[in-house]
Amino acid sequence: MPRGEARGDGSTAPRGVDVARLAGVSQKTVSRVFNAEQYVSAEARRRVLEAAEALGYRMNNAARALASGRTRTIGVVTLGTALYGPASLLIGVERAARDAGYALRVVNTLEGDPGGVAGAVESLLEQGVDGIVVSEPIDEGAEGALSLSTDVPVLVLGAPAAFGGPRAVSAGVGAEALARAATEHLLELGHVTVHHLAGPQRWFAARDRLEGWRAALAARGRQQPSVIEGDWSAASGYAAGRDLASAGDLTAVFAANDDMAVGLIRALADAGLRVPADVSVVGFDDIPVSAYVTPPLTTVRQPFDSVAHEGLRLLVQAIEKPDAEPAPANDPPVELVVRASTAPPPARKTPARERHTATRARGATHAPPTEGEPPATH
Amino acid sequence: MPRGEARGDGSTAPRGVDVARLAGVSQKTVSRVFNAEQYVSAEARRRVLEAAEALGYRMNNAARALASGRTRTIGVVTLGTALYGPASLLIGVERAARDAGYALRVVNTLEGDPGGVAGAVESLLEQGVDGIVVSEPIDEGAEGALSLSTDVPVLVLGAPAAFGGPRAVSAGVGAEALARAATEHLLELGHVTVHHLAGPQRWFAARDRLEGWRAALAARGRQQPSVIEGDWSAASGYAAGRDLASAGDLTAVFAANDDMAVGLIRALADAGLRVPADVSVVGFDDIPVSAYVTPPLTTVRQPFDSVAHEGLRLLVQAIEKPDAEPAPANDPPVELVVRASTAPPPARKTPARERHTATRARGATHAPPTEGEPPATH
DNA sequence: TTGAAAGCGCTAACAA
DNA sequence: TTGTTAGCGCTTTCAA
Repeated sequence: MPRGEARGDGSTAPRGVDVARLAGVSQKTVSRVFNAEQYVSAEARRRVLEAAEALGYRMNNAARALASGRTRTIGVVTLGTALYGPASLLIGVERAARDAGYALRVVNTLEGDPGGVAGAVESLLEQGVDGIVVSEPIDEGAEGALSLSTDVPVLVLGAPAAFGGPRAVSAGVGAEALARAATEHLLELGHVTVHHLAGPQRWFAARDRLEGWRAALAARGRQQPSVIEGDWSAASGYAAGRDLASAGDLTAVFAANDDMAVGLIRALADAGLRVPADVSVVGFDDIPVSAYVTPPLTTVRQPFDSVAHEGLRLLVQAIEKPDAEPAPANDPPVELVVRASTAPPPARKTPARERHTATRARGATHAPPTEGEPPATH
Repeated sequence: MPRGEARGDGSTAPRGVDVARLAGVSQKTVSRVFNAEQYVSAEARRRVLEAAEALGYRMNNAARALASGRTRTIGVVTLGTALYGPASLLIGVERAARDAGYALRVVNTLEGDPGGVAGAVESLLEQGVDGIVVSEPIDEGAEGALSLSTDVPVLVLGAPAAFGGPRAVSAGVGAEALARAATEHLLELGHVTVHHLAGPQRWFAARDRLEGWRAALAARGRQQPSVIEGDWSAASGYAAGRDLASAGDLTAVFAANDDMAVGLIRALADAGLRVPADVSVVGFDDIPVSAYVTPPLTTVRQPFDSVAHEGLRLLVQAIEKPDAEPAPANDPPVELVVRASTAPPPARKTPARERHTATRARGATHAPPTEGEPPATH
């Protein structure tokens, strides 16, 4: 296709030389101006910018990429799901990439797609990217590991760096610490132990939360009830709640995400158990509605934004200064949001009714209650 | 930077000529094979593919784009928010683009960013895209309209095509029809009128829902209560619920999204009003938890996937066959999900208590109750 | 069915 | 501080 035909108006998109001619300089000087290189006189710069403006010049990125070998683009592999976590992380990555001067290419993997991540990475490599972000990957077994030669730096978000190949870097939301904080909150309220409604264990994110829960119980020498595994959905939380309701010793549950927590709470209510009077529940994510469900959900908030920025800093460093020592990642903040779904356990053998007005335990924990929320009724 | 240095192993990425040499053909034949052009002998094709495999050849997209003037990439402008609607639409667009053989570049606009959409479009144009999708834009007034010469076809999702410039095409989720169905559902249950908790009116999506609500009331000659405007958040729904609770004649509310509906229901409960015994509430979106909140939320489901595919079909046609008449868009399906937050209005002046066990009205509407959900208690 | 030659619009390396 | 000269790895055009 001849130059500029895509414009559809028969004319031709202006090129660097067109600007140069109008400005009375060489094409290279135009290039210098648009790359903000030094050694351009103020006068030349002014004339170039003026000419470019007059012509409506826009640099051709394909030509730039071909000549320079760099695309100034980062590719993202993410899961094709509207789940709050992955969606929020993608937004953080976009912003961080733009702040760092990179554009974004996005490829979704479909869960259950065999070799999905590897295929997605391959397609990004073909499209041309300077670096790749693998966001919240799922462990697909041996094939999942990116043993393929990646050619470009890889950042793994929410999974071990090893997942991204030998030279990958990684950053995480600190899910284990968050899960530990959530569990400790329940223990501090006086619960003897805490049950765990886990996410699907093929997800690294789910495993980290399980580990944090384990660690919190182990640190206090508490017994670890058997784990129920859900699939992140409220429906699976509901099913789990049905099972748990029949466990006689149930007083506290840590759910691996808020959706499951909501389903769980509903199942408990349907079984005649009150939250938090009979059973306390902590979620994970702080989804937008969590402050307004019944009861308002105590949960843990993931630092998506800081993790995305931190991760991209590492990735960009790996791209631009491959030989520099990768700066160690900082531990992300732990933010527990205490609302009304947690309370001290009911007194032993006391009929539930008598504890209906039990005082909420507040303020004993890591973060103040969120502002602007409704009064915690019930 | 010399060829292949990005590999870091000192070697050079193989090019088409390298493959050609090994296969004993010309570089042009390699190009033909990888573009699936005709007029390549089976024998030549086999040898080329073999050589490419042996060398680990991957075509250079920048070179292809430079030579052909086409990038095989579509740019998406979307809102940097994890709101369920926009996030779901983005996923649909990614899948549809890939199905059509296009890669995706993504740029987020930040709400309140002046000229955000225009700036995002400009940046996509610089990056090089064959077409642009503007997803769920916000009306930013005169500056918002993409009067700029876009050079490439534009698809506007969820707003009038005019928003995208003179030659833009558009597709929508049929929000007006969905809102009308939601409102009609309430009227059919016997409510005299329906209040509306609207989304921010700078969003086209919010306006469409308002219009649908208006149309449903107007069609039956019902009075239109004054509209309350929220900001999509559950907090704003809660605030609206507080106000509405004091309106004496309140029996039904249509909320412009599920988050607000959840906040609204909570405020009503805090004010001593029961849902659905005293007040019925319909939401919009069918977010993942909506079947498990208390009470399970009657809502409306947006056909993100079919709209994304339909829209991309139009966009790709505009890219590849600019002269063809754009096929008219089909009306997307209307899917009302009836759960337990809607019921007939309470009998006049009857104390609420007496209606506590009112039978749910089911099956009178447009879609069967969703499968796999919990029994509708309360 | 295949190949040779001429760019695509830019950057890199070097010279002035 | 500026310009010149070669490519970058493909597609296009035309000839064989």
